Amino acid sequence: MKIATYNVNGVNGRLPVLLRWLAEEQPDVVCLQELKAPQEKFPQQAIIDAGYNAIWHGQKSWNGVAILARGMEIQEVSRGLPGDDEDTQSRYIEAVVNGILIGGLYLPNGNPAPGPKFDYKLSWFERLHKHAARLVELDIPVILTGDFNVMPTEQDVYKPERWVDDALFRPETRDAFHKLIAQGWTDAIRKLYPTETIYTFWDYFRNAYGRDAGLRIDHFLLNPKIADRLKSAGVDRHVRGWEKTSDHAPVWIELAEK
DNA sequence: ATGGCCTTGCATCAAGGA
Repeated sequence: MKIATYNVNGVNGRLPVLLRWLAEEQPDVVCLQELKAPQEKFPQQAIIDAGYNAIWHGQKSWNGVAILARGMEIQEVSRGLPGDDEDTQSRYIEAVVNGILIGGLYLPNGNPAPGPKFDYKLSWFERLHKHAARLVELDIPVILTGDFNVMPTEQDVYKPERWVDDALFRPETRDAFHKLIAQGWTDAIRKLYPTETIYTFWDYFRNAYGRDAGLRIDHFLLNPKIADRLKSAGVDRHVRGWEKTSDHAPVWIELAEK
């Protein structure tokens, strides 16, 4: 079973790229982030025609998350991260697919830092900690995946010294990520590739992809009930080289059947 | 150190992104 996460940076503008990638790689489950489309503008028919069921949490202009599943039922559990009724940003969706509880998330960017946007990022992280603490202990397989907007270590940044004051790499942000992992989650990519340089995002600026000036900010966290089923993982980085592509590449893991 | 680019939207620039 192959599960992927992909920050598409606009699901409608990116539809040809998304459909081509789905057809070529045929992931079983896909978590999408940055739909940048209101609920009624999600390209549902095109996704169905591609062979996928879908649930999504849209929002005009910004954010937006979805879960796709190929030929499998998606049982939605919740949308929106608990803990703040005032938070109207569409950044979390949770569902059960094939016996696995999947939380798809788009963590706030947080720049500029310090400031209110960074405060929002850290408070969102705190809410995620509370929710994830329950999920990690569940007696069923749980996967938290998406765009975390965090480079966990210096290994995950092409030029770490340039990013120390950035909201994606500040000590508070890295601490928050490591506290999350310490609950008992496995960072799937790092588990399989402990020393390799692996990026999932390349800026549109300065030929970042051509120079491989990337960041690793899209992650898969596995709870103990599923960590042993991790077979392989990777980044479809060639997709980042396509025309009209997202600044993120799709990331995936493959799980053994029970 | 700076700027570079791309997306969406009551648009022809602004805001957000990372």
